[in-house]
Amino acid sequence: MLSKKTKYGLKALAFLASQKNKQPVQIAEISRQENISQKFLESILLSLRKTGFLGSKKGKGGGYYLIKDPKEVLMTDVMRVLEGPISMVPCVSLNFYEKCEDCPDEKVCSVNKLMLKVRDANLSVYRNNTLADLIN
Amino acid sequence: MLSKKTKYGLKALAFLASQKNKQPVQIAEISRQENISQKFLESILLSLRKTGFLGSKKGKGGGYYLIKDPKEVLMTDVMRVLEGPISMVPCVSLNFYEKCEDCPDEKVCSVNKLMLKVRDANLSVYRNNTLADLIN
DNA sequence: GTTTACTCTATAAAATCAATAGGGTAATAA
DNA sequence: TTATTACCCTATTGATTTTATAGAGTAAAC
Repeated sequence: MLSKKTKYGLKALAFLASQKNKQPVQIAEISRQENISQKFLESILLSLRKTGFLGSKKGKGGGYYLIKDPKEVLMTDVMRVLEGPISMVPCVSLNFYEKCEDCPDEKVCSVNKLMLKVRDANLSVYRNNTLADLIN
Repeated sequence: MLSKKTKYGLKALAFLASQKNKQPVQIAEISRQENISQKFLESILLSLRKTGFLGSKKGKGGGYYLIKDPKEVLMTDVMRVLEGPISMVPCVSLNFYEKCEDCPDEKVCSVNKLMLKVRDANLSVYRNNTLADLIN
């Protein structure tokens, strides 16, 4: 299941990407438009700023804005920041690899084998979609 | 992330599928061979029996065994029983559909749009893999 | 008829994660 | 300088997952 954090983060990014001008948008407005708890959204936007997707401006007329062109924002990067690993098990993860403690040899592990295919399928979707593809 | 229940269930199924003869295998043996807590495994095997994947035999020489040929066991069915919905959001689920309460129109929802592609990618993996593909 | 092993229910603790709420600080523009 | 708004920190609630344990029952094999 997709976490609400990811869901809200995607919606917020898509909302910012669909803005005509590049003016900052206030948290409160995104929260209103997208039906997201303002406080929760606040922490999500903060993490998107810290990871280089968003810029922010304080004070009156401030808010959040996209730093890059939506066409340049790959879903792989967004998903890894919001949701974490794309793999369903750490032993097939590219960016978050970890050995399974209960598995003697992952080369002959049935779970590993299946999840490798799942990971590749998901990766190919995320690699072939950008933020621009999310907005119509 | 894949739950341990699913992971253990897959390993147990694969273990049973890799048995040369069709003799029942005791819970205790699967538990030992695959490093799974016996009681936890017991409940998983029970649910796999109730959903028609496994048969069981009581008494001495009893245990669990596969009902179908591994080639006939689709991963879509296994995953839905063990892990639940394949979709990451209910609004794109084929078997567990539910409307999002926070989303006015899913036809223009960016999350819906992306997750539909993810679902299709995952489905195509699960549909094209059987239990037989997990072993060796 | 005794043993073996599955069946079923219930409980509960520990851990982790999701989601929200509240309060205060710092920067910016007018 | 004042209002606005992002920034930051902490705490709490609730749900879910995972694991462990216990006990009593049932069916089959030998």
